[in-house]
Parts: sequence; structure tokens; C-alpha cells
Amino acid sequence: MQADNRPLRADARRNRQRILEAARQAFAAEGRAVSLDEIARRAHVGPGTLYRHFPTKEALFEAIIQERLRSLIEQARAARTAADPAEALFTTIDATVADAQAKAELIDALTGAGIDVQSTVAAMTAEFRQEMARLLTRAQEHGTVRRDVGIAEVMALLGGVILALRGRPALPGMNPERALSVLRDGLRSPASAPATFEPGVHQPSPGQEAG
Amino acid sequence: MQADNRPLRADARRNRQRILEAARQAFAAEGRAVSLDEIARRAHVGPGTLYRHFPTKEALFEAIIQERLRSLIEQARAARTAADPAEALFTTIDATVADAQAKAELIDALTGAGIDVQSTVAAMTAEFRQEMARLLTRAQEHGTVRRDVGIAEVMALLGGVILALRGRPALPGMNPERALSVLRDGLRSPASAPATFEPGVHQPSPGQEAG
DNA sequence: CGCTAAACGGAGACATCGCCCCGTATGTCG
DNA sequence: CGACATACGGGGCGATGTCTCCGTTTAGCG
Repeated sequence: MQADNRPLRADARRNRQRILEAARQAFAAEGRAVSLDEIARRAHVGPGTLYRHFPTKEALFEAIIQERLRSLIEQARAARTAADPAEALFTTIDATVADAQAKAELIDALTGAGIDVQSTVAAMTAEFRQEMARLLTRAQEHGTVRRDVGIAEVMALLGGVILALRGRPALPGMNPERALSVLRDGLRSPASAPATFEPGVHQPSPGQEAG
Repeated sequence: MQADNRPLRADARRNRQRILEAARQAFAAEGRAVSLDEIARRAHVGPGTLYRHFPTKEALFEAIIQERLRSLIEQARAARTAADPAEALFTTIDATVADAQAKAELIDALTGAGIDVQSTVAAMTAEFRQEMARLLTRAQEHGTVRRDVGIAEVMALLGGVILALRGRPALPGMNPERALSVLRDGLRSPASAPATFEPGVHQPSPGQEAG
């Protein structure tokens, strides 16, 4: 473990990138459950090399998860200044779900499935949570979101939808948008609710694009 | 493996009950993740004894989960004839959440976390799902629940709430009832919604609604 | 081109878990 | 009370997964 500022050797840096890329794919597909050997194999490096770069599995996981979380936090932060506070909250929720749907490791991170993350990940999830709380409060002050729910309930429901979308073997005919629309309408303040509900056809909401 | 109808020996039956009781507690506390040795230890029997009674982990898990699922299915079936279809659905959802909150193994069963349950459990969860679908359809025909959601979405959200309630390290200040009330209001048909939302705490601010 | 140190990578130590075997203890019945 | 079958239980096997050691390769540089 060298602490000096000497740059990594060319092959070392190349292998490190390979490992990260393989880990990205592996974690996205399987979540935290993939074995390090599997990642090493996909990266065409030996397990020893993997260990050299990331002393523990946590370290590798953190490296991957941090970029995802940072992206989400930034999205949430950007939404803070949006014109419509409720839409800002809902859009961020949508984005989170959409992201996590393709990135299983996010699920593990957000739900703490890896058990004891005593690490940076915990801090970043806390930060994300705080950012979401800000969006929620703003929407509540605006009167478009019911005031009797806290960030804990919102995060629980959000995490729930995410978890439900994944991992399940079956759930045939499951439509993420519809599930989210239920969450949306449930969160809306009764007075101010035109609701996303459409009697005839369900109108798909725009995917993930931040403001 | 004796197929004859000879009754089990006294100590055998006693140990079987001990194992079941220990497994109940262990699965309820930790879900499917607990090791057989741990269960055997808690039951004050050897691993060999455990294996004698339940040849695989699945077998033991099934034995425990079946009683839980049967109870839930019966509740759902009983609710089928209730006067208010929407309340019948919501009450059953509440009951399921309440049950699962204290029984982690139910979560694993309902969400299929144990991966491949090629077994009775799968059949029973399917049955439960079907029963829920019946409640949902009835509530929709009654006009009190929005028609653009299917059983898949409801089960996903339900499972999500359950999962969110558990497993998380923190989630401070989380209130299951409030989370469920969001789900409830989200499921309600817009026209027929007095909602569980209580205007007492809510101070309607003259906000501009979303476009 | 040749030397040095950094990096590689495979074999394996170590732990865990599900599952199994067999010597021993004990309940059951004549 | 004695004999036999039944059940106990601990040690152990094989598989899997994380992490480590060390002989070999290769990049970097004069």
C-alpha cells in the first residue's frame, strides 16, 4: 500500500479500469452477491490483482456505488430549484427508481442490504436522504404534498418500489410507472390533486431527465 | 425415511417441536438467512437431528412458512365477503404488513428472496396472490379503487412496504401506518376518495397545482 | 539492452454453510 | 428387566467465497 504520489504503472491503471468496469456490470446485474473471483474472471485479471487494488469487497463496492450515489444526489440537488416542488420530488423519485432498476447495486446500497456499511456509502445515502427530505419539505410547504408523511415514509415507499421491481422471479405484467403513479397520488395533498390517474388510458410519464 | 404410520418416538416428537419452535423464532428474527446449525443450537439438538426431521433447509422453511401463509390466505378469503370491497382490500394489506413486520420469513416467502422455491410455498404464495387479486377486482368493480393498476403493482407495492419496514438499519421515525395510508390513498379511485388523510393537522396553503 | 521494482495471477489458506455418517444413548415392548 | 430398534449428536465432507502468499512477468528508465 503505497501512499506516495507516484502514478500507477500503465498496466496497473489499465487493470484497475478493467476491474472497475467489470465490477460495474457485475454489480449492476447481480447486486452485491457476485463473488470477487467472478469479477476478476470477467475483468481478465487474477484474484490477487483484484485484491491489490481493492483490499476488501467493501472497498470495491464503495468505489462503484459512489459514482451512482453522487449522480443521484446531484439530480436531487438540481431539482431543488425547480419551479414545481411536487414535480421536483416526483421526478427525482422516478429517476431514482429508473436508475436502480438497471443497477442492482444501488438497491443494496439504498436498502443497506450489504448489512454493515460503516463507510462512505452510509454517509452518501444519508446525504441523498437529506436532499430528498429537502424536496419533500418544499413540496409540503407548497401545499401539493400531504404534510402527515415524513422523509422516512417516503424513502421506505421508494425503496419498496425499487425492491419490488427487482429480485422477484415472477411479477408478470408489472408496470413500474403504474406503481409509481400510485405512490405519487398517495403522496399528493387531497385538495390539490388532479392526480396522474387517467380513467381511460394510462399516460406514460417522462423518464429520467433532470431539470 | 419411514412411510409407515408408526407414531414417532416420544423424544423424537419433542425434539421435532423444539426444532420447529426454534426455527419459527430464528426465521422470524433473521429470515431465511439463519444457518441450520444456528437453529439446531437454539433448539438444543444436534445438526444431525435437525436433518433427520427436515432433509433440506427448504423443507424446514416450508414447514414454518406454510402456517403463516395459510393464515394470510384465510384472512384474505374471509375478507372476500366483506361489505366494503375497498376496505376489505386495504385491511388485508394492513394485516399482511403487520404480520410480516414481525415475521421476517414471510418477507422472504412473499418476495421470493430464497430464490428457487420450487415447492409448496410457491403454490401458496400464488394462491395468496390470487386471493388478493380477487379483492382488488371486486374493489375496482365497486369503483373505489382505480382501475389502471393490476395485482402485480399492488403486490409489488405491498411487498415493497414490507421490505422497507424491515432490513433497514435506520429509518428513524418511520411510521408504517402513514406509509400504508399513502398506498391506500394512491390506490383509491379519485372520484370516491375522502382518503385516510386527516385535514386536522393539514393547513391548506393556497398553492398552485402542477401542470 | 539490461536492471530493478512494480505488478501480475494462480494456488491455496481459512472460514462458513448445507448436508451426511456412524458410534452411542435411550425409549419401547415382550 | 433385557433386547432391539429408533433417535441422538458431534465430527466431517464438499462446495463456495474472501482474502493471501509468492514465483513469474513486464513496464520503466538509464
